Amino acid sequence: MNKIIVVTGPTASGKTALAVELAKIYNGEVISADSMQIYTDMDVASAKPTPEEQQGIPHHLVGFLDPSESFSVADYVKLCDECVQDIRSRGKTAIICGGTGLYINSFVDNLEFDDSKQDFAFRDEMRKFAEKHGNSALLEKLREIDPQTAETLHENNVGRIIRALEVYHTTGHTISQAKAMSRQIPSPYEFIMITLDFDNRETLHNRINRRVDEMLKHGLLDDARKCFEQPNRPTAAQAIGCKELYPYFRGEKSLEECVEELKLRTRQYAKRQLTWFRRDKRNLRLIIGENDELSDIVKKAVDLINSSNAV
RNA sequence: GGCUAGGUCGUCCAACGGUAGGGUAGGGGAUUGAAAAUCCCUUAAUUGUGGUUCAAUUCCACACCUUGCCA
Repeated sequence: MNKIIVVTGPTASGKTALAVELAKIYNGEVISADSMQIYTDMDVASAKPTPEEQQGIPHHLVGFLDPSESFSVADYVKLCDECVQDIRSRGKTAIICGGTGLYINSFVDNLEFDDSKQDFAFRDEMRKFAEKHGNSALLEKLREIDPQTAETLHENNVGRIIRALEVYHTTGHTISQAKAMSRQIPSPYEFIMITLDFDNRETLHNRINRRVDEMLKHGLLDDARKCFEQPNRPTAAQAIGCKELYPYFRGEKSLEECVEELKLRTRQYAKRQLTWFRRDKRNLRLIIGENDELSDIVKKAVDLINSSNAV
């Protein structure tokens, strides 16, 4: 397969199983596109593919980074490209599989991130400014230098506003300019992008609820407790499946309450993922029916790939 | 059965007798260096039947349902 196959979908939609089947069919290897599976811990919480699930198919960008490290899209795009080149140099098909839309789109669109550094002191300064003068004053600050971006941001979205100001502060050009510059060279690769979705939302919700229960049986609490006891995790602290259980460890809430919260947060995350994937019209939707087996889904995926290649 | 306090969006809680409002869930959207994060928008309700009144979620009566206490 000359093209790169991309498998996306909301959490618990069965991406991993599909990617492995496609790897068998197309002589492929899997590259994970997941902001949490990159870390060396949280095996259960991040639903890392187990050796049994991997079925001998090589998986890349899984479990290679210490949770005390921070990570960014720019890092991902770079590492993913290295993996793709490696896989293709060996004559195999690259299959990107994951639910982190930002990572996937940044790679597919070949976004170029220059080496503008982060300035944490500046961020603090801006945050204090916003606390003192209000969010709208902060947004006005941005409007003066980059009205285009200011127009797209709500004043409560302080994090984004500060980032936009930070880019200007550290590089001298606005984030609008940076965005335009980042898109100058299209990707050298061709992609077939498949997005998993369900015929109705309830099917997905049921799968999520069931999967959380499964995770609990497979040691989710141990994962979460390790996170709880190791507070220094810049990116990894956000993982769903860990932070929701902290109130239980602190004795503030019952386990049942925390598990319900965890399921809720997972459902909401899945909804956000669907919104992200819907936006990109290149995504070919693969609708999973309530009674579809893995073999049915694989067949639908192969059909999508064939019809896409025929065009 | 008696007493008691209630019945308002799916759920939790508001509304001097005068436009039924908010939290949360659900739905939709945004997304360029922390993205499993962050932010925005939004659907949706007065238990029923009478009565008082220009006007009833609000006052009165009855019915039904629920809390708690007593039997």
